[in-house]
Amino acid sequence: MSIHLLPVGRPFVPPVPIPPSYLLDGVGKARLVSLSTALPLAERDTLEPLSRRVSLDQKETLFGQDEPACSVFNVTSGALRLYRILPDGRRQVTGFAFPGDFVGLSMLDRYAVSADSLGPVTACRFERLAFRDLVCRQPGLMMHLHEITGQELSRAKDMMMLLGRRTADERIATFLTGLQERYVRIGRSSVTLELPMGRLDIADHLGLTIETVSRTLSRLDRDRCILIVPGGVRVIDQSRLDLLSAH
Amino acid sequence: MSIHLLPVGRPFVPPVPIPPSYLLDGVGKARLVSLSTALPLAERDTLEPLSRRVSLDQKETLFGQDEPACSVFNVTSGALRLYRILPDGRRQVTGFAFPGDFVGLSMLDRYAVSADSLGPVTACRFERLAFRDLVCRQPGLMMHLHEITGQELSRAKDMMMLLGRRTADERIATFLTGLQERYVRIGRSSVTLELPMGRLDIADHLGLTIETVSRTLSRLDRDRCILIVPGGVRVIDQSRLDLLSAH
DNA sequence: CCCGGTCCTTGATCCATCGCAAAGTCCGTC
DNA sequence: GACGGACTTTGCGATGGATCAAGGACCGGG
Repeated sequence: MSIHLLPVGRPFVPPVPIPPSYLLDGVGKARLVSLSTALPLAERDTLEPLSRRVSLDQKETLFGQDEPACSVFNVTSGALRLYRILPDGRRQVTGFAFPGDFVGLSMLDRYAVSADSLGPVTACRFERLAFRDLVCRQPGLMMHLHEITGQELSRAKDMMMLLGRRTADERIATFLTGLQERYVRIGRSSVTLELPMGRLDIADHLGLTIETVSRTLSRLDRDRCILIVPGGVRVIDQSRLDLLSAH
Repeated sequence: MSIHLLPVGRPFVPPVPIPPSYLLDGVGKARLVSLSTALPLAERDTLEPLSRRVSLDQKETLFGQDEPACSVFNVTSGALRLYRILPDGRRQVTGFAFPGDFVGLSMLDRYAVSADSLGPVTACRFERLAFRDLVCRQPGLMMHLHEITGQELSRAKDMMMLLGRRTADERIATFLTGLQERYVRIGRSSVTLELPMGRLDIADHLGLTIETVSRTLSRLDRDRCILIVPGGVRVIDQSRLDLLSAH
């Protein structure tokens, strides 16, 4: 797990062109926009000059739901929590954003969710209108971004199925395997699955209570399916987890 | 409840215009593509020549989940049910498509859901690749379609909140007021709210069982909040419904 | 007008998950 | 190295919605 913490280093070195959170592409060139979603290099190069760095400390707000959406973001390091809250305080965490993920890509006038940082986060900020104009001029790029939004929509439908029809065990298992896959895609796969979010965040993501999340994880641990370790879990019985999360 | 059946004649003349699937725009011209989502006329005119009519009978399948997505559709009349099914038969109805709604707009390689008709349906079919090419050449149009997808994504997040955190009463109330709004937007608003889908569809949409849906509707009826009528409901106490569905 | 099928409603009971309360753990700070 | 605060775990009892089991309403066809 300590490997993952390495690139974060000093969180903020302002004006220098190559701060710690720049990711490297295959050629070793520093990149501000890190697109695990596999935007072609040419498109990344188009976007890059438009961006400004943003750094967030732990638990800082990036933007709030219904605020005028004046920026689009691409996460560089750390993780964001995306959520909505009802007037009475009930919360639904709609998702988490990891390095490479875009946030606010649907470019509506107002943000559909609130976003804050789980730990220290760096991201690229794009001024929405400029982003929009640029993208408008590059149909290929726009198609790619549209496709990314389409994938997010498909995942939203996975979530509906999960929230509407699956049991607590299945929700937890699906959550864990889903995280695994995301980590693999951003090259962070490892024996231990890091859980940068707390139990309450998981509960509010999966439509459960914190107690049910805790109990379910404990049971999976007791059954030697996973091993609860500080900061995450280690998957012991992958096939059982896959079975539970099968869809 | 039997009282309610007395005074209500035949309130739901099936909303089939003649010729059934063409909608009229302000000028009275017949249109194949009916875009309640307010695509500018110019953009509709661009799309129209690409489309082919599709007609479905009751309960016919338009496409199945994971099938290669070779078409994009725009519903003209009737309503579609969009859903996913787990291997063991549990179903999540992710939504319903009404006249003006696009289906398959995210243009992934495979359909993210299955779609079938609740009653007779007509729609415009666009060959996906041609649609894609055309749209690529019209950045403004593509932005609009992207925005529509963004709105769908936002509604998907509403659904997550609903499925993850709201009570059965609230789910039903939210479902009803949501339908009201959609009907208003397509100019179908009326005292009685037509429910073209069965109780089981509502249950599978809201993450409930058919019994809970039936009981909840019955209770709202008993409490004089709504009136259950054949084919739909009449809203009696709008403010209570709005209160329950408040977000 | 009756028959059979499908859908809807209602009652009785069950159970997965919730809600509350009390420890327990971790971690940073003084 | 002990204190405080935030988070997590666990036990126990409560409950909203599920499940099981009858009926009832509606509808099309013969």
